[in-house]
Amino acid sequence: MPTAASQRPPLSRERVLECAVALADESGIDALTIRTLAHSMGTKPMSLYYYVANKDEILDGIVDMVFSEIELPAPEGDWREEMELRAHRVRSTLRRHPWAVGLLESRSAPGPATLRHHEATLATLRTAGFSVQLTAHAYALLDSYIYGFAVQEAALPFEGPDTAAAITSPILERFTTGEYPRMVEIAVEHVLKPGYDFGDEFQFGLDLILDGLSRQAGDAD
Amino acid sequence: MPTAASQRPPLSRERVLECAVALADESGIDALTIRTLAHSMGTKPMSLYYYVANKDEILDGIVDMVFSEIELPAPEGDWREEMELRAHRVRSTLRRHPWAVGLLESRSAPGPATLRHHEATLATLRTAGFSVQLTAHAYALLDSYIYGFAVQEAALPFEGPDTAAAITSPILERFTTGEYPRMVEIAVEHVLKPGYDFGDEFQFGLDLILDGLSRQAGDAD
DNA sequence: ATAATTTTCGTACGCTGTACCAATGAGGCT
DNA sequence: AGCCTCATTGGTACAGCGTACGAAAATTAT
Repeated sequence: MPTAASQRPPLSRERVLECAVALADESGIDALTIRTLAHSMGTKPMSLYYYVANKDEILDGIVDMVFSEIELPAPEGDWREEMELRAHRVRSTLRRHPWAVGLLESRSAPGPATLRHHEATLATLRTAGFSVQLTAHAYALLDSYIYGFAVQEAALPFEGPDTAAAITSPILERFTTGEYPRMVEIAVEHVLKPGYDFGDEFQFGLDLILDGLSRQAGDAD
Repeated sequence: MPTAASQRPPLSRERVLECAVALADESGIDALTIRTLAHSMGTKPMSLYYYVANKDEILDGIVDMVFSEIELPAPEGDWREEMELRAHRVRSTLRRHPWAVGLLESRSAPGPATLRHHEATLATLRTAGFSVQLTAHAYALLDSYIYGFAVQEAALPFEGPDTAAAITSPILERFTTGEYPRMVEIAVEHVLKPGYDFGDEFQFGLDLILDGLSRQAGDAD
């Protein structure tokens, strides 16, 4: 008689984390409980604890898993190109895993993939001639922007081009009586325009930041 | 015989939210449970439900409470000065309530204080002559930077000037064998320098962003 | 075949949010 | 005075959470 255990791919720390990511993607981070995770893997709750010490380790693990999806920048490449590419890669990855943004704040034990990612990014800036100071400034600035944008994107009730209109306009009607005229203005004249996609705002800020860093890097030479 | 209820300030939605903020500040957002909150107010769990529908409403409420602490920008003031002031106010408020950063991502129902804050900020930019488009760009950029910086600050295991050194150096020693040379370099030559405070990085990025926006606003004239 | 070891999981405990309903207390009415 | 009404308070209970503990089962080594 085949048992449940013999009918499925063998458990492992890797598989636990992979399934945890998949479950969080599908059903949200709140649905990621030990019980549902075990169930989705065809096993029982306590079996997972052979591979991870506790749930926190799972959360740390899936954050690192997300970082491991992001292609590393090339230190010998053109810094601006590499940083722009990296920014877009990080953003799109965080959009695929919106729950990761919320975890960033609470996890202070970076995993190996996270460290490798940081290292490669720093190396790209330093190799391009950025001073240690400017590298630190640039990195804090770029990551703040990317993370913050991801936070805002995750909080939006809509996603992708034009979907804003359908969601926003009924809400908006309550506001037209005048308490928030500037918000209404932005909504009507910008957000509700056909083809609007909040994601497009990302490029504007990114260009502005990279331009500024270019200038700083030039001054320092 | 005085009952528990007659011995304390009367309950109210306001007081529930105030105490929830205080409790989250003192003991972290995880310690904010209905039971601990009720206990801290000298009442019993179910009594709170007369004033709030459920815990989510409390979380929405305390996020709005945090926004209500932030002084509004003045639409008739110099935009750059106002935006710089606002940025610092938001950051310092989020530093006082680090748990709020994590909630921003999951709450998509902004309260009245939040809306007022957004409205005043948008008004300041529009009054200064920013186009609707540029206002939207600028706002997304500024808030992304501020929120993202707050996320990073909340994730740091240290806080304030010089405290980084004490925490970081023992960790660092494990790294000196060479897998992460650039990170070590940044740490040794920047973070571990006396007087270092991650918070100071904020001004660098803020200046860079405001400079960039200045240029954009100028071009548009 | 037996022993040793790795892997799986059943049970139970103290926590959580909150549904449901009973007790309490204050104010207005006759 | 007595009574009624309704806002307020909280007791009890339930399902679901993370996980400690230890037993069962499966696998590997001898």
